[in-house]
Amino acid sequence: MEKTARAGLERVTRPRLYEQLVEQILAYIESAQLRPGDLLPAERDLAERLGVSRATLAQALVALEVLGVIDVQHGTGAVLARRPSVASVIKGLREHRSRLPEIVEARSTLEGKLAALAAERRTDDDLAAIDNALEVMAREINDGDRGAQGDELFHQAITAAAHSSVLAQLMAFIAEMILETRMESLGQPGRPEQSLASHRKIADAIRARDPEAAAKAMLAHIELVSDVELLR
Amino acid sequence: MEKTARAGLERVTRPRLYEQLVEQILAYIESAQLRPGDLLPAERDLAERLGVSRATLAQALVALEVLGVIDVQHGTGAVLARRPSVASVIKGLREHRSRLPEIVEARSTLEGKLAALAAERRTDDDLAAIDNALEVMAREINDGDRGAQGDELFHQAITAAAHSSVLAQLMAFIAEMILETRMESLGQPGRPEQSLASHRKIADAIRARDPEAAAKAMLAHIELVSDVELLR
DNA sequence: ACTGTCTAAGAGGCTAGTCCAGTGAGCCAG
DNA sequence: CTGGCTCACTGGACTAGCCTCTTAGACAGT
Repeated sequence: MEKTARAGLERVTRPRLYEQLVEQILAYIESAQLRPGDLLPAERDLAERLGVSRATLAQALVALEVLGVIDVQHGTGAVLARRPSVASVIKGLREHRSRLPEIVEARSTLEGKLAALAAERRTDDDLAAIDNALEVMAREINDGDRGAQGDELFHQAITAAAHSSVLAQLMAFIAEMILETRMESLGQPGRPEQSLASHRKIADAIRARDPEAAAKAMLAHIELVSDVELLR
Repeated sequence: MEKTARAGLERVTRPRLYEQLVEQILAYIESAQLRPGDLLPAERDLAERLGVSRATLAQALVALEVLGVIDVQHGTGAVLARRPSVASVIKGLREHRSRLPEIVEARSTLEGKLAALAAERRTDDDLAAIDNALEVMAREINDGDRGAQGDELFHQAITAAAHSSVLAQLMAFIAEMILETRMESLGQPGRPEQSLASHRKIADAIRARDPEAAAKAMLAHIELVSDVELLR
């Protein structure tokens, strides 16, 4: 989960102390071989060791709590959640982000299913939103633009049409990583037009309420959009 | 994402001010019709309006940042992330958690893919971990237990064997929701044995490096484990 | 008119100190 | 042995203050 500017210039990343603390605590957990149920050092203690104030440490602990790594209990301390696996996973992700193949893998898994569900469950309103996204993208391309906004709109419309909030949440989770690849893909010459054409295929399958065709079209689309990235 | 005791007695939920603040701010964003890129009120201002200190509000903002709802910029303020959809999704999830069908849907999507990948990519070590999980579960059942620990181990082993950190992270994301269903499912008479048998089928397919069979066996397994829940 | 520099207001970042509120171990009286 | 008390320890929250960063506007210099 990064929070940087999307397009063009990135705002220089301003360091946030609590983020560093999260990393350090994660590293500490690993190095100290702490297991689920174990307690972290007391706040006052930890704050002093890390050289920060309690208030700042508290922010880091909130972050870790939201991430599901720990469970802070009043009067007892911060206990490691039973699934410390996330800790290592998160850590791994931070290090080699941009694991394009894995992102594509996750994306095609989710979006293939979403497309199939959308074909089954879409309402007329959903379909209208999808068609609208197609129009926006067509207009953008006509204006010499890359059609990134229409592209994003389209995928959001599909996600909404699937009517599955859990899957939608998972998509939101990897949406940022996808965005980064999207910009590059649409930068390829001729790519926006191809992308739009495959969007149309997906939309048609959803319009016809054909789940298999929709999933297949979506997978083909993602493959198309992703292959250039793999050159890197 | 709740953080309560799993089995038996729940520790009385201790209120955390920052959690309430997150809810309130989410509600505020919705009611004020804020759009991506808009700024939240200044910290000092917001803190006063909500009747809390800046330090506490800062914790809530960290939580919202980790959740991907806002992006706090030094000197500027807290700007809404471009994908405020997550805000509503998260809110929706909190309200009607226990949307079992949707959880099952997401789970089968992810685990089906994970099983197929595991069949392709598993190392001998991965296989050993899977077999070990089977043994643990068999032993638990033999001792009259429900085999919940072995069950969890098994699914973790499969996830690890797929060697896809992004998908693994997504699984971790919905792991808690799954846990709640798992306990109930294994409580059904005769269910642990059935579950173990279908685990063996999955393991065999992965051993044989047969992705399709693995995915199919996993989907069948999840269906088996989930159908009783739907009675509710 | 344009352009670069300076400045001040206002934003968040972080700290230190203080007090409040649960938790749990140990002691002691019944 | 049990129940209740106490106390040390843990997190929860607030306050006051100072730092850094951002931005807009004034004010030059070109």
